[in-house]
Amino acid sequence: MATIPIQRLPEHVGETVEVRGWLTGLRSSGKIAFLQLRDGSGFVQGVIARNDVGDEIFERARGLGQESSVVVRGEVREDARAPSGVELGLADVTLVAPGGDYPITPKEHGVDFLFENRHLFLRHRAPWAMLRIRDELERAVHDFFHARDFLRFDAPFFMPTAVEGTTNLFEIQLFDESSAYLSQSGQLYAEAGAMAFGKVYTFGPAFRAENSKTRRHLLEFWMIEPEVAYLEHEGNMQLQEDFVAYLVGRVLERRPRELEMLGRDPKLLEPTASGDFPRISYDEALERLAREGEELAWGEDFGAPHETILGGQFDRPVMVERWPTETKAFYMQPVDGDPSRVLCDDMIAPEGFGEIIGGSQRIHDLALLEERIAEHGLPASAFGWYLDLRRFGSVPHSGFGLGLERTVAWITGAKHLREVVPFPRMLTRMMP
RNA sequence: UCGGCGGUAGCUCAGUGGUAGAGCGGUCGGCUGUUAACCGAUUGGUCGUAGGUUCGAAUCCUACCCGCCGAGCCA
Repeated sequence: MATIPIQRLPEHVGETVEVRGWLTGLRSSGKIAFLQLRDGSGFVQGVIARNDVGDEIFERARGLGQESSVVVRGEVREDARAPSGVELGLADVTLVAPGGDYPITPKEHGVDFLFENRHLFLRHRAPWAMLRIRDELERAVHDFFHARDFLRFDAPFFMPTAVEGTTNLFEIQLFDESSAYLSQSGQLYAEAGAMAFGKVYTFGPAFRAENSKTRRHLLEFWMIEPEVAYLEHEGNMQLQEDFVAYLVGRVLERRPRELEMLGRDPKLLEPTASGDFPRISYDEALERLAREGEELAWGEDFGAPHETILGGQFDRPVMVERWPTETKAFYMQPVDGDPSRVLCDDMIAPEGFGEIIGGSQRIHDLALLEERIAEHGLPASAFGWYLDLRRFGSVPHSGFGLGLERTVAWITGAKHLREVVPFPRMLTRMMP
């Protein structure tokens, strides 16, 4: 008898099959029992009747505890009452191992309890659906860039110095008593990659030692950082739009069931998939905020509430471009004829997760870059190799970084970034 | 780091100075279409930790620990 993944049961209606999985719940009466089953690929209900299987099998099934591992045999039946359209008419149930005193009961639980038991909570529907969407997005990232002839380029995790200042870096002790930092961005290395391969992207973890406890922050998250030689600011923004539209389209196309399990309305995501993102300047953003009663002086950076207001004004991500030079990192290219602004943009997602992308055209002039490094008080010695990129055949180039978790959280409708990482690392959680 | 809120049964919570409670879960029994099923019984406690006030503290005071939400910063 064939073992069939639950996900594929609708293709086997009328057949008797074997399913290997776990029991997530059980309801029974004296003569009939309903077994909620999962196998990792999906969820299905099994029905077992005393009159069909006899007392021994029926009592064995009815005595199973939550999260018992089981192998069941039964006929796949179409049933309009079942959420997936099919159920299993069970003929036999075999216990592999008992579920024990499984802690996550089918009732409400607090956040701390659930994440204390994250290794078990992963089995449940909401984490299952969110992490499948995360997986879909990770695959979509690679598909998008490979279809455009980008090279995947792996940046190092240990860094000799900071990209944008040292305050938020984790310092690591090395063998010889010297130290290194955990990477907060692969960008500088991606720039070297772009000069070697033309178009590259990194996809790796980033570490930020920020003392912040909000739903938008993790100590460890994943970032995708494309970097393209000869690409300028406008092309960079177009690449960002194409990228995010593609990611959202992929989830709408391939994971509608998971969105539904999460109660996420796909209609809210459809405008994003069609592209055509609004682009506003920093100056226009200030005016929009002022109209909402949030007066900011020119040169001030936005806070989370400001991003929420701007994001809420559009049905798809909005790109805010050309920020004041002093609010941004040292490597950004000034606007032609206006050194007070740089060629950069932040992409703000709708519905409150704020910035999902930060991107810019990079300075390609050696003298200007040296000047900026000095102005920011960065150690010039550590940037020798980075300056070499401007010494030997420098070209205009641009790139951006997309935060994977914020993107997944926005698309899935998660309340907190910890929901979309298997084992989140936060100020208040390192275990499990 | 700062501000607000919280910590009582395995879980979610009620209890604001006078005998430690409920629902859920677990266990036992009943029920042939349940959807976080239902009905009955039963099980279950270092009230975050330490100290103090009081005849008496889960309750009031002090310190500390832990968590949640937010700010700043950022993706």
